[in-house]
Amino acid sequence: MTATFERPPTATEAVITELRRLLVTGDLAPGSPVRQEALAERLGVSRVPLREALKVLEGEGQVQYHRHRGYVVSELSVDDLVEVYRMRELLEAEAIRVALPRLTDTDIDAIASAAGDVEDAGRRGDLAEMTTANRDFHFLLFDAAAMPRLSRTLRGLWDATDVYRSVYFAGSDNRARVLHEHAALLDALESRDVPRAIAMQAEHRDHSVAAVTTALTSR
Amino acid sequence: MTATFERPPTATEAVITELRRLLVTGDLAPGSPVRQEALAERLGVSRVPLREALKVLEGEGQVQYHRHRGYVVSELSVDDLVEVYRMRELLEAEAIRVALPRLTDTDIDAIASAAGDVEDAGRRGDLAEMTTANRDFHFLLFDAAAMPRLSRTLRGLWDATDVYRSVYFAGSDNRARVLHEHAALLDALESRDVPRAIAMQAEHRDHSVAAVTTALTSR
DNA sequence: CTGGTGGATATTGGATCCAATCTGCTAGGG
DNA sequence: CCCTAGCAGATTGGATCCAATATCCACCAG
Repeated sequence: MTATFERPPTATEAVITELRRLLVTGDLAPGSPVRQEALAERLGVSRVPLREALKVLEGEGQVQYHRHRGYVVSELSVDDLVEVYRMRELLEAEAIRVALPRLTDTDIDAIASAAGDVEDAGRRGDLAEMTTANRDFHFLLFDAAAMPRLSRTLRGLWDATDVYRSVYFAGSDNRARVLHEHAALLDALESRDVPRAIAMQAEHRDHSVAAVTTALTSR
Repeated sequence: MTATFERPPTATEAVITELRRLLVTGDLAPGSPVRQEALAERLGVSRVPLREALKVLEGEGQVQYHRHRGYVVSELSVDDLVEVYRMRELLEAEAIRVALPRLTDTDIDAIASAAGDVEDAGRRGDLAEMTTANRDFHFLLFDAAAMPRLSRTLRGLWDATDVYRSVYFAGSDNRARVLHEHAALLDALESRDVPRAIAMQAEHRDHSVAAVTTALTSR
């Protein structure tokens, strides 16, 4: 029997995954309170695993907690956004500095393949898939630094703006630019050019922060 | 009635606080499994708030979780330590860059007062109090950057090495140096000298990383 | 009209109980 | 002697139930 079973994760883990999805789709909208009873029933679990999941998301800053008042989906202020991107700037540069010299050709192939996935998803107009493929593309690079804490922190920072980032891929001009920038970054990786790779990543990031800012201010 | 009531926190919050204490005192030793039933009873609560608290600590990397096998107190490898301090280097520099120009005289007074607390605790030989006062001293500065995510991330990084840092204050030569370095940092703050403040903080940090490394390798 | 008081209701916090899973031991076969 | 199967105990995962707290609104006094 070689079939690889999808092990049934614990309810808590399943809930965490599902809550993340509800957050990025906006099904749990920023600012809205989390009614545990209703949400637990909707997910088909009791409140216990839901509360554990919420504690995890609280740690990531995705929801905020007030004693005896429960959880509220975090809203991102412009200040928050600036802070998130500034931290990304510092930490992504470090990740690239460490990762690039360690990248094997196999790694680069995998990253190139992820770039292809982004392109395919874009062609199909599948925004959700494009978002996750885009994330895979970047984190294949970051993770190559073999700095787990750094990766985890970066994931948290990306998560914080995921809700708003989807609007970025909605614009077809943005989609085209993303593909172009991915190609440029890949090129810098292949030539093992650290400063250029950092610059490319920075440019890429700056474009998205601009889009997210407008999405945030015009509501 | 001007007395400020100590509001009874929720059991979960109380447990989080207590677990942190158990972690820094080494009462929960790195590598040891967390037996929920016994620990809950010891803390006088049921397993529910304990599990929520553990999820929080898991998010901070203080404990590790494996499905159906429970939680284990994290052990810090030398690689982890290097990573933690590299991230601190990047993020603390940023915090100081942002905070220093915003520091009011009142802020500086508060920081100076915290430095005095460290000194007092050191004179009394109260290592636990010295650790917390030292932390207050540094985070009064970091928090002045008004970047809550950055502060939170930094706290997590400090927490990760707290267990091992206590050995640092155990050496009387180290204690003397800490006081000296705090004074130098304060001086840089008063003259609003950003590069010097960053350099002082770096030097200060490097001394502690050296101590923690030896504490870690010689076990 | 304003401000405060009391109580009804909704919601969260926590304890207990049972189910699911893992671990370690024992026994049997090769 | 070693390896595997399977059972028993220990431990975690989750559901349900009750207690504690907050919120909201009606009501009353000033």
